Amino acid sequence: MAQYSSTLDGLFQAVADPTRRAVLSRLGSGPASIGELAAPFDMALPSFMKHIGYLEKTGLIRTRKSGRVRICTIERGTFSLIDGWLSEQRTIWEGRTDRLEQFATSPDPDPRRDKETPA
Amino acid sequence: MAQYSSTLDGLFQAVADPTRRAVLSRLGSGPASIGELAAPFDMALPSFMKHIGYLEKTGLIRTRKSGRVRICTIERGTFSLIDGWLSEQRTIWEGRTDRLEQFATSPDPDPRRDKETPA
DNA sequence: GGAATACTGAGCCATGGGGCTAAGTTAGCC
DNA sequence: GGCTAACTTAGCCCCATGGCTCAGTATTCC
Repeated sequence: MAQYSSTLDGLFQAVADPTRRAVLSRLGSGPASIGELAAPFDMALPSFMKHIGYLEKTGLIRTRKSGRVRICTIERGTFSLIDGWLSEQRTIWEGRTDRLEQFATSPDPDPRRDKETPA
Repeated sequence: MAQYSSTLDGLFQAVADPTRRAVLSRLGSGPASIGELAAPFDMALPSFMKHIGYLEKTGLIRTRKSGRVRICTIERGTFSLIDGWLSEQRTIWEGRTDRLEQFATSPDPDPRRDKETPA
């Protein structure tokens, strides 16, 4: 369970942690090194690195090594996946379920409702 | 640790699970009973109930007992907290760090704000 | 009243997340 | 070359999460 195979799983999980959200906020105003990012936190570096690793794994940030310093930059595009999910929800609320994946490909005029698939 | 004292922590955590997202999507098109909601999932009821409990605890849904059936409804307003966070991030990107400056520089070492009443 | 339905509660278990320390490794600087 | 700074890797710990089963409780139906 919870192996984060799905993108949204990992994304929301990544963003569910206050440390990681703070890092994202910080990176929002420009790239920074691991050391700079870690400084405000009362946390051992390896612990902090796990957060960075997570953010990178989920695509919310990108990092590159420059000498002995690792620079992190935010990956804004990834945030749109969250936006996308929110929009999806609101679309459902409005009753326009046309975007749902199982309906997108089959314009079946016969709505068989023996079981309404989740998601 | 993540004991979800902070609203956003719990919200994102709640939404990070595919089962719970599916439930939210389902409830987006109207209220449903626990049984109806649980039906599509290959999961024991008590396990499923934990998800419901989580969604309710974080304010994403509301439930009420009607006879022996519990009816769940989505709480749309809570979603705006997620929207709000996204907007905050984008505001930072745009360089307008007016009131968000402190948020970006202090990692909030004591995140114990319990409930900021979902709109 | 008794059976069936629909949850609900109490526990148990395995996994993984978030923290730690200690010991590397690599790059930059005398 | 040797020292330091800046990560990195390895390994450990705790406990919340997400799943389970096995009862209970409360309604509804016959």
